[in-house]
Amino acid sequence: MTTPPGRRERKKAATRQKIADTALRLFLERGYDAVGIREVAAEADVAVTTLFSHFPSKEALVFERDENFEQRLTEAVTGRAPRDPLVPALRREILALVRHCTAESAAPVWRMIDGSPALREYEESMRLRHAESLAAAIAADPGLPLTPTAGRAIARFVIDAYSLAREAPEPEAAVDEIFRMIEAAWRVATS
Amino acid sequence: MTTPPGRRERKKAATRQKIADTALRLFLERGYDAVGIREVAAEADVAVTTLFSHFPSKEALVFERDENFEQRLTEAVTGRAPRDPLVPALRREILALVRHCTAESAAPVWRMIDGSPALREYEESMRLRHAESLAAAIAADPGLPLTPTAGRAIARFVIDAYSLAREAPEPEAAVDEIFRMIEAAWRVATS
DNA sequence: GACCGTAACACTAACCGTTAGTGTTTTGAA
DNA sequence: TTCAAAACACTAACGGTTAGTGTTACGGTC
Repeated sequence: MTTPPGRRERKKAATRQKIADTALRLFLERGYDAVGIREVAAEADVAVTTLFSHFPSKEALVFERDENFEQRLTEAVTGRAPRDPLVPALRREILALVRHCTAESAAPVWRMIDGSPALREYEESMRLRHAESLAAAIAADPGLPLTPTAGRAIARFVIDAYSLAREAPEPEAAVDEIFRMIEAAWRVATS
Repeated sequence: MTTPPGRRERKKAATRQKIADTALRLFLERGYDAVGIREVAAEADVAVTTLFSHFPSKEALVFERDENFEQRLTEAVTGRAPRDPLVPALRREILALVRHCTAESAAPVWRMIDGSPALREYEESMRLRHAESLAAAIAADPGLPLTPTAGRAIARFVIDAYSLAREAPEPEAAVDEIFRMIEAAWRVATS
């Protein structure tokens, strides 16, 4: 924390990165279900237990780069300018996130995710956790005249917008459409 | 279908029921995580493979009685009177479902579910499948002037209402509150 | 009433993700 | 230099799940 990260932490990060890279490469080459954990560990030249000390599950290897999703959403709430309205701020952030994951370069990974039930399930369960964090961030803003239930509902709706838009034929238009609905829901909740 | 179900089907149903009852009893007695599949099978006096031919997973043993959830929701859409508005019909059905699962008699089961991450995850993933069925039922109604995206969003919001209300301190009030928001979202989607 | 195809069921043995237990090396700090 | 912590490795196992291979029991058919 005081000094530039020491050798130990760099090594740890390197090991973690090597595991993630190896896993993603193998998964894309031969399919997520066809590659076992023991194989990933062997190819990355670490022990299985080491792999699991860096990642909590096999699925987490795939979503490693998605980790700032939660942070970006909560920061869209906590870090917005005073009197900046909540829903438009969330709309902007969701739009950016959708653009990011529908970009051409990310296509193979998302195709793999959509092709594996285990990965889809993991993603949705992860998004629910994100919805809970978002709900907490919303509840923590004293300037918002929302009941706890309404705040949780808005958080869920926002996550729904992301999930639905990602799979829609025109993702950006879907974000617009769903956020118009969320905006209306917001108005009656705060009236 | 033509004759009263034959002996074979009765036996099959009896085996299935015995497995489910045994499992639920053991889970409630000693905790979901503390009871293994091999143990359930032994206590129900069937082979492990037989158990898995009746239920797709360990979690499914717990939600066996919840199977009409999906059907009740889709029927609330397809079976409503002509010109009966959609959202209030869904609200009535969700309210009934929430009442049902927050009833006193169901408390131990739901306490067990809330206490096990695996079960919670399974439930949420199941609810998402239900949302997709509901979205299909909504999309199939030609009297509804909804875009596909708006229909899917409404379906998700309705499932969110159930999940959030089930955990809210006052479940019925939460249903009311969230459905006011859904009603507003519906109005802008159909305007 | 005998016969046959099918579907339920059983059994073994394994696969796979995951973890506990135990020890060894590396590394930052005192 | 020394020490405690943390990363890492290894073995062995656990629990859910499935493939493979039979073995019954049943319902419809002749």
